[in-house]
Amino acid sequence: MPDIKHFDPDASLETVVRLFWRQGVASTGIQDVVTATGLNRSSLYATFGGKQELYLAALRRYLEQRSQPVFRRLAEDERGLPAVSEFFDGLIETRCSGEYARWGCMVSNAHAGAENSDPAVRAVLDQHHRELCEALYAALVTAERQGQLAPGTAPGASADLLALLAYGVNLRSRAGADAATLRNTVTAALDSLGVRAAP
Amino acid sequence: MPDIKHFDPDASLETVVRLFWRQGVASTGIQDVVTATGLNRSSLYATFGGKQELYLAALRRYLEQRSQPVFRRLAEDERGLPAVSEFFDGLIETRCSGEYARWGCMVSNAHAGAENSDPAVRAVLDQHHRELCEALYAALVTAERQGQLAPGTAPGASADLLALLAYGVNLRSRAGADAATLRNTVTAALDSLGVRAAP
DNA sequence: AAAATCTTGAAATGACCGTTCCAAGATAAG
DNA sequence: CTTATCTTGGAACGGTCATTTCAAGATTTT
Repeated sequence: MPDIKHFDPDASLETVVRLFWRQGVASTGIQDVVTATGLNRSSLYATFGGKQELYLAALRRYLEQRSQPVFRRLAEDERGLPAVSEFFDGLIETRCSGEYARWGCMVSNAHAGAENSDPAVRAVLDQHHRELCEALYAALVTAERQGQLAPGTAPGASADLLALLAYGVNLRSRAGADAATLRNTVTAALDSLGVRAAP
Repeated sequence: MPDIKHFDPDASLETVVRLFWRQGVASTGIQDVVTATGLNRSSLYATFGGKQELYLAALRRYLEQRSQPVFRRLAEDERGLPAVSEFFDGLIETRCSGEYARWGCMVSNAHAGAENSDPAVRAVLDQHHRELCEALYAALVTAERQGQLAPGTAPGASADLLALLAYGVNLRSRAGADAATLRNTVTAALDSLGVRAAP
């Protein structure tokens, strides 16, 4: 007998993701959300709860829709080092040009803000980090199996290293770092993992 | 003929640094500053100007008092790779234990927030990054001169890489990353730069 | 068509935001 | 000791914050 929603919660949440991603949660007011989504306050609160719950929903959506698909592609890629290289190319491309240029990574941004004192937020950050490391690890194990790694290179430690490097890329790109510079840096990192230059 | 200040502006600014460092500028109100410093609003505004100028002064103080001394020590260290290793050990120590544990780096944090849209803030971030890269570069050139680097390792690109790694350490430590894990990751990075393991 | 129930719009809530203002207090110079 | 000038305390400013409330509107079931 009830009325139905007159909007698409999923599309609204995607709008909210972009808002929080770009501006951060502390600098984004509910009024901003109301304006950007076109919803009004009642529908917003009835659908998502308060601001913190809304942010959490947006952060989880970011992880699921933006991060995990990329991680999955990396982990399942059978090429080894080229897959890792392509992962970073795509990362830098996304961070430095197009619609999301200079937005950084929503999860990386959350690391630096006051929002990470919420245990539920912290859990998303840890999950993101774990999954990133695991995907890199899978790709490096593949690379090792194909003899692409320099002797003495441990896939586990190298995966952690590349994960931290990705956070660095995310941070610096948000402050306007040059894409070419970032690419050079990443290339140097990958070269130091791989077997020494063939002619 | 005038009255003199009844407080030490430098000590007050140091208190403000810690406030903004820990909580971020967006989550810290002027009331928080008033409470923490013991100043009242009039003195605060007369001495430092508004909130944005206060934040900028605090950020610059952080760079000068916290970052640059460490950079200088690194750049002037004549040992090469051990100097770099010690730099990261100290970084992880500061980020994970003691008074500032889990605060991250104030400059790294500023990368991720909305405050970086201010050109003056952006300039501090760029200066920080440049000086960090230069210090690492100096240490790596020293290392190269002493034959500590693996053949084919370019000091410039490696310095950029280690700088991004430092940002990664800063971010993850703020979210509670384990010090031992961070140390392992950094060790792996440095090993990949150095000449292969001697017995 | 009527009843039931959810959604929606818009106003109102009290708390807090950054900032300003001004009278009262304190200090140094004449 | 008076005068000039800055500092200080504290109240007050308009605006915005997240959240709540409630009547009016819309939709499905009976």
